[in-house]
Amino acid sequence: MNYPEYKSVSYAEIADEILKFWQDNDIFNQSVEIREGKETFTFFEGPPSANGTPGIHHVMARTIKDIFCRYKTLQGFQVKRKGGWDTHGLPVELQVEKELGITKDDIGKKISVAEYNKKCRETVMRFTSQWDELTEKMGYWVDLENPYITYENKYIESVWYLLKELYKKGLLYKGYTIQPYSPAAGTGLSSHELNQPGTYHEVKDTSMTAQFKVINNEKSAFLFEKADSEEVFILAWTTTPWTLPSNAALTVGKNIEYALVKTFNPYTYEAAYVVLAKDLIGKYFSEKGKDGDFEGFAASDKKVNPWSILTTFKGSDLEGIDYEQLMPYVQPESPAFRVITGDFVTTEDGTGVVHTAPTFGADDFRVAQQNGIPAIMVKDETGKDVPLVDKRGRFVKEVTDYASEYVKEAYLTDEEKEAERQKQGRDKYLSVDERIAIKLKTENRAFNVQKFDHPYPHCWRTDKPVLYYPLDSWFIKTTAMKDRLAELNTTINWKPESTGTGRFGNWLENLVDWNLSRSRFWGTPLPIWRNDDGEEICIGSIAELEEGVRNALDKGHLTYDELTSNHAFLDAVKSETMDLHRPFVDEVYLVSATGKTLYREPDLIDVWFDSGAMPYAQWHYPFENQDIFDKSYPADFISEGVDQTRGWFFTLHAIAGMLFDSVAFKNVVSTGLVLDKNGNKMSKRLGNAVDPFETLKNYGADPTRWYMITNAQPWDNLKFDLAGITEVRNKFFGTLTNTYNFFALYSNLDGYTATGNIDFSKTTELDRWILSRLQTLVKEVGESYETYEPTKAARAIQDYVCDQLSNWYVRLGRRRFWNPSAGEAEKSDKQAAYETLAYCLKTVAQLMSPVAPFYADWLYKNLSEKSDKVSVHLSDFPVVQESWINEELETSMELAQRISSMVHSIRKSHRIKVRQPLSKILVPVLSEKTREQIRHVDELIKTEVNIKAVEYLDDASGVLSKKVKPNFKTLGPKFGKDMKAVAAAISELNGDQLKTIEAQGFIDLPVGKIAIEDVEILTEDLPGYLTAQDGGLTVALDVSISEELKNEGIARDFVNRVQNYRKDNGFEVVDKISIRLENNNEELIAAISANQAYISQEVQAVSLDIVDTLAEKAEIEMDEFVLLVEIKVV
RNA sequence: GGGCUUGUAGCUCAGGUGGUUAGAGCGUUACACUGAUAAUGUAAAGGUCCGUGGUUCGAGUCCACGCAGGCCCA
Repeated sequence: MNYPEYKSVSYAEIADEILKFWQDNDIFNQSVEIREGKETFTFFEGPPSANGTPGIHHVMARTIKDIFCRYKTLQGFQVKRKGGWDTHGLPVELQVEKELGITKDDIGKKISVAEYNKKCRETVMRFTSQWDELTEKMGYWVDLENPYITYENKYIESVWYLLKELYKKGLLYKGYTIQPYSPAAGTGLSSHELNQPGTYHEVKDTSMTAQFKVINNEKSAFLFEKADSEEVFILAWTTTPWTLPSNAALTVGKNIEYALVKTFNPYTYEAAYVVLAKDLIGKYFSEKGKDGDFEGFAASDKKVNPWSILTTFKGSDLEGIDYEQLMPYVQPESPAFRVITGDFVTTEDGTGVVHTAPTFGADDFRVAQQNGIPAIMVKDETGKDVPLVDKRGRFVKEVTDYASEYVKEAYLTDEEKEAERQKQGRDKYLSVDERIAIKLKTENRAFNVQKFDHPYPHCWRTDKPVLYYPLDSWFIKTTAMKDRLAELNTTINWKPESTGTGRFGNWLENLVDWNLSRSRFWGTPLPIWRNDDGEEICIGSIAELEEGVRNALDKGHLTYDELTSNHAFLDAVKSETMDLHRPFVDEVYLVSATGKTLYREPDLIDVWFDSGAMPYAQWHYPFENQDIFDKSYPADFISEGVDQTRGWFFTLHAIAGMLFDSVAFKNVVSTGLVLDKNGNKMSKRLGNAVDPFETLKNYGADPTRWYMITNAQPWDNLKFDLAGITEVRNKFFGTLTNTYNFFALYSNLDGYTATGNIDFSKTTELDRWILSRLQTLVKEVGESYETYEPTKAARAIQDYVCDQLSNWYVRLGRRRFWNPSAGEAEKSDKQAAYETLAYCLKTVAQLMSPVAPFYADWLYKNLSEKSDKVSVHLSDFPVVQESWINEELETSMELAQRISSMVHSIRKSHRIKVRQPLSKILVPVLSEKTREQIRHVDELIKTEVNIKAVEYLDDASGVLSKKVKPNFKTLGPKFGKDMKAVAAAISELNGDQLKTIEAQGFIDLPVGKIAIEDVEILTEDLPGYLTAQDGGLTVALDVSISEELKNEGIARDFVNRVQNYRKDNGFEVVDKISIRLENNNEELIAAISANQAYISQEVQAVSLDIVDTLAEKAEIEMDEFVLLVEIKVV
């Protein structure tokens, strides 16, 4: 026995077995090593955080990565894939805090920073063994032995190097961002701290809608024309009137519809022309006042404010309009007070116009920056720009009316409030907001003032309201390189394209500077040392730091503690126990050129910079491995979830573009989400998360991977349904395994071993066809992998295996395979069949191996001869044999398949079973070509549908009646509007006119000249026959059954019953039998006798005797009669 | 609210550049086949191609506006 046969297979067991084989033989490393010196194909692994356990979506993401790395390896590239771990960041800190039961406040008090970070370091790698297990079990090939780990000193050193390079280019700077800030606690708050339960309190604030006076110029002329007034106002709503002195712009929504409304100011009763979002008019005006009596209002009790819409327009029409500063305490340094557009504007509340104060709102800051609007700032004592509110929450002196007053009432103690009340000379203390409202009301600049209840965030330490406030931050000036980054992006091949041009492209266009600062503990420290005079040093390597320390020891004026701590650092470097994390780097003190002490800026950097730095840091570039780096940069291919667009994809791109003027990756596949079978997001909480380990164990890695790839395009969301894996397993893997088993069974019976060489002189049409189809498949699959379309590749393979190879080639060729009494001619035919099938199966194994690596290897190894590679993954991807492709033959076979299907269909509808032979089918052919194409395969058709002959009917036969249909595709351009008339004229053509077209290639009709290609000529039903039609092809079946045919049908029925009997009674395939038949039905016995030779051969009978009576008899049920037989093995 | 994306049979999905009769697999039902057999074949039922307008001789396909789901922002 040459080929292993399998009674039943478990795909999970196959995976285990092959995994062991890979491990024992080091196949992964071999697959890389045998390509040593070949062109490299570089893949970057996006590092997962080992902080959590892997989910089923990781199987999906990693399958995609694996497919292309394996494919490229087969193609001859050397594909190194270094694994990696993302280890820094907030989730790790939170995990640790949860486990220790502490809060951020406790760090440095209950627990030292050193201890805290030590705990983080331990926690983050906790689940690595689970990840490694998943990696192995799912068949993902990635180097787990030498992964990069972002917390290692070498990694951090590379990150520092990159930061220093940015610094040298002037792309790293200190600025500010608008962050939640607690004036009471004097500290910034992270968005995470703000999302703690209980931070949002319901508060009652003074909200007001202010009137911003439009300046009449070219841009705004359309408003003034409609208003026919000197004054037009834009209305903007705010719940923080104290930010109005800092207003610098008004933001509208580009696509929001606005209206110019004529009305009166409700406080001053002055006529007013105001602009606001059309949808929000109802919030400010009552339906009663619509198009009301303007004259009457001026004179009346002023109860119902009349209003009418003068005109409407889009927000984009307002863009660029200038307005007068509302509260001119402080003047900006460059032009401001302009209408701009922003995507955050809504018509939920307010007026659809956002009062924009760049110093006190994150959106405001961003949109102002994008539009070149300056922030309203003043200089402090040291000459530094500061906002109009100081760090304790009080107005600066330049805001004269409210100088030194707290902007929020909640910041005042009761005593302070009382003192203020007396100063104000009122019964009750009025907040800054309230007094601003009053002031603007009297100035005819307030359109609406009211108390407003809304949730507002509070500091969890002090329970006082937070402010959104400008805080120091370090930035990478990505905006300086925006155009170049966008340009480089156009050279990247994005799958799908829209993610690159749309989501990523738009993001680049609206880029703001990358805020690098994080006020945390566990992360890569910012390598900048600085003092209050603005002197600073950026460190780019450990050596530099060491040198800086020595320099500080020599020349600085350090305190005793500082000196001690610097010495400690040097000792740590020497003993290789140094750690570049906090608190150790914080305890390093440098000196400036002027001899002053420099302290490390306390910030950590955004963890995204860590992962974006992996192309360099994974190799400890530029300190080591320069040669490896050169060969493996940029990446040829990366893949992650589409949610990484603004994460990893961006950070990779930004660092590469800014420092290396290069892309970081040439091809990128962004994958969709894995949802549950109902399309809901998987979550552990809801209990609909699928366990990847269970799935792999129950279904096997290969069916799971195959299902994921064939079911949906990688970038579409996948509705993950276990039933789908079952389907794939039965349909595709089942069919393929069956086909292999069929091959193995008969080759073994025959003692046949495939040689791998196909002798084309011995092949049949069927062989050449399946080989041609195979080459077409190789071409298609290769092209699909090449263009990062794994779904197309896998679906094509599946179609080939199920429909072509199994259901057509094997089914039709079955009889060729095992024929124990074969003569010379049959033997060579048999050989051709074995070789062909083996070749197809082995090629399929290669084609599918990137997607189903275990099964493909199993199949390949089952079929392998000694000369083959030990693993499919060490083989070379098949090269298309163009000369084997025979399109004519493929077309012929398609006709055979269609004709067979049609005959089956006729038999079916007339209840004539396939075992009953029929005399002929008639196929009308209108061209010699079609006739030839069918003739090539008519033997196959005859066998497949059990008929004796295929006859062709052409014009000469005179029995064909033809039908004509218009060909709209060619007629369209010629006739256009007259199409209906032309179509009608064509369908009314008579037989003679058809002949004319066929003879001369065209015909002149009243509607115009119709060429032969403008019509489709079809044949109609043949009278007197049973016919079927399908897309222009007609088949007629002669259903008359002669005595001889009937007998043959009976004989075949009998064969069938005997075969069943053999099988039911457990006879071996090779057993010979003897048959004795009781002579009890004249008709049946006559039929059987007449086909005795045929029957004997089919059922392997050495004798078939008719006897009068049988002693031991078995019953064989024929259609309408029971035969009595005795069948014995001889 | 914005950007991107998806919407076709009960379910999962195909449907270059517009061409009149919209397909496949699974599922359902019926029948057949039976030395590949826990396989296979044939057929039937099953569609507002998300909706509304528009362009066109002709729209699942192009355009506009919506609706619903998803992702990322806000």
